[in-house]
Amino acid sequence: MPELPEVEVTRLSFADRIAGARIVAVQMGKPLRWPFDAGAGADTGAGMTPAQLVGRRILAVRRRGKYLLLDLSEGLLLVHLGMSGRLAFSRGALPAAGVHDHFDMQTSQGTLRLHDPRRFGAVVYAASESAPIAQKLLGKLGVEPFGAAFTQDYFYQAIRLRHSPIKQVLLSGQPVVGVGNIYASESLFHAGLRPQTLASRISRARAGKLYAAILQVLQNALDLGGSTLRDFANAQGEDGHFQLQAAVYDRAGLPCHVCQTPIQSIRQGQRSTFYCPVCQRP
DNA sequence: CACGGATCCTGATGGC
DNA sequence: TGCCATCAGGATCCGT
Repeated sequence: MPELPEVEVTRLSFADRIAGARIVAVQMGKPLRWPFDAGAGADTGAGMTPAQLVGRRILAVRRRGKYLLLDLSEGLLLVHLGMSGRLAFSRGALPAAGVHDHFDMQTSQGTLRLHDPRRFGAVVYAASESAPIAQKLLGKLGVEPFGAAFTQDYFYQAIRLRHSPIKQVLLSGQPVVGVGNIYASESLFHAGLRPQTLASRISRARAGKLYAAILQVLQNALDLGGSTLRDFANAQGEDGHFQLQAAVYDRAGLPCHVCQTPIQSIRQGQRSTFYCPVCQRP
């Protein structure tokens, strides 16, 4: 489900409320994408168990790409929501854990729960951000779209070297993180660019348009609380509203808001892509 | 090494 | 109604 806006909206919805809390108990359900102690062996966090978190404090919640980083008084947790993950944080007691609740952490300030039917998500312990497991998961990520390193020139120079369709370059997490399937299609619409266009063939001027569109689309989605297509909600259970004003995503056959041409749906790399054949040019 | 495809898992939906 | 195929916000791994 979650792309950068959904992950950031989730972070903002509980970071301040959990900061400073002491961990009281931790339960895990079915296996997620990686084991909790995925770093064991190569790490100083070897053999770490969830129960060993008890007594540590949660200092802050940060985000890197689509990962949430929970800084602990010792070590950190890397949380990924995968396709269907959702966090809930409640001051009071949460309902009994269901079959799809795979991580429950009670703290002095409330309970944090990961609900993830498809289990593509993950909760992984790392002894530090430089530990091998953290480096493996975070080390090769592209730049943050709202960071200083993401400039128009950087973006143009990076996509020049890529010989794939621009939609797939955006989805790759390189050169920029956080743009997933919804916002890739949306950004390309706002830039007037056909998703099949080879990245290396995009002019500097059109790369500049796409750069601006990415920032505008992500910021707009953040402002609207993300997209709730089927089940996304922030950690307070609130839905997002971006989907109500998506220009192309999930609008196959519906008229383009600009020119009324039916929106086209194609597949690229086993993912759906949506675009307007008139407003978007190769 | 850069690319494309298969893959992990469960649930919802649509066609016959 | 039941059964089967397809698709869903992601990202890693593997073969070419």
